[in-house]
Amino acid sequence: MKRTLEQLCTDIGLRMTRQRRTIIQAIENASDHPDAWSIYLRAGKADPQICLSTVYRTLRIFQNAGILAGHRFKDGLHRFERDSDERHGHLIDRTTGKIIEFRDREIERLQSAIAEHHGYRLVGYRLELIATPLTLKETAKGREDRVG
Amino acid sequence: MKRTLEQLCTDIGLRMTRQRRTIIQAIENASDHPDAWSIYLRAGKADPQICLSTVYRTLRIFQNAGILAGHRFKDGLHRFERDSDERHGHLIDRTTGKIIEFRDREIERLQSAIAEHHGYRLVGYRLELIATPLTLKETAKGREDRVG
DNA sequence: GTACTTGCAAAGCCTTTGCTTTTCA
DNA sequence: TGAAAAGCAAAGGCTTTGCAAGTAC
Repeated sequence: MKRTLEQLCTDIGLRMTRQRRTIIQAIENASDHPDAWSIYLRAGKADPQICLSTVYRTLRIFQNAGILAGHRFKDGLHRFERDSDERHGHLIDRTTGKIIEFRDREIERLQSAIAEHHGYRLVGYRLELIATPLTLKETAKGREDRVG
Repeated sequence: MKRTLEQLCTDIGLRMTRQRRTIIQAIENASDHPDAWSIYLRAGKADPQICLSTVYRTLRIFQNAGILAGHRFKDGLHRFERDSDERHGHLIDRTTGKIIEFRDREIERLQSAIAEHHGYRLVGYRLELIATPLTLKETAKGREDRVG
């Protein structure tokens, strides 16, 4: 069964403090990709004492330990999410900023092939699809492959 | 025939100053994805007077105008490149940081399909493959792939 | 001539760090 | 109790901005 963040932490010898538990809670409860400030705010509800630099430090430690994955979308903020293996893409709604996660094996297969073609072995990827909602008309018309 | 950056600028009513010409030169000559500081250094060789904030301002204006494409790789810096249509991926050598551009229609086709599956129309994408060089053994094992 | 641009310096924003105090194991 | 972590404030790195002076059109 899947290990909790807390388990992963102690696994690698990190001390489990009140603050870390709070931060972990905030992350496990998140369904989005929060940045340090959001996590600070969310954690602050459970523990108003918590300090922003603790949040930053903790996130960085988790990221270096491979427990958390860090992203940078266009806004430039460090954003975090639970899965540390970079094995999914993000579909970004350009009109609202909403982010949908997806995974597609076929794309991953092609990616590996491309990397190999260039003499590399794929170890991770970042895929962001920037998209706008389909209009009713487009939806009705059905698929017409295009980029742009 | 393809328009030069300078033409694109005047097209949209931007004044063509010495500094802008210098910055444009630096960008057109670049084969990589320079950040503001690199562009400042390169432009500085042609015009030592040029000011970093002018570089920043100019890049931002160009980006907003859709003349330049901005990226954020893991280092978090704003990086720029000429093509403003986001129609290619970046293969990133994790060991050296080297960036190789590529384009693959099949992946793009899949991307469109995924977007549509979620009710969206793809308007652009960002694809970064993080990879490590193949070892000799792996290369031999693999098929007749050439190293690009 | 006038509106747009630059240079400069200062401020801003996000993030990291030094140091002392606190806490965990 | 010793080492790791937190809190706080200050510094750091990259980027933006206000304003006076300069320049393209």
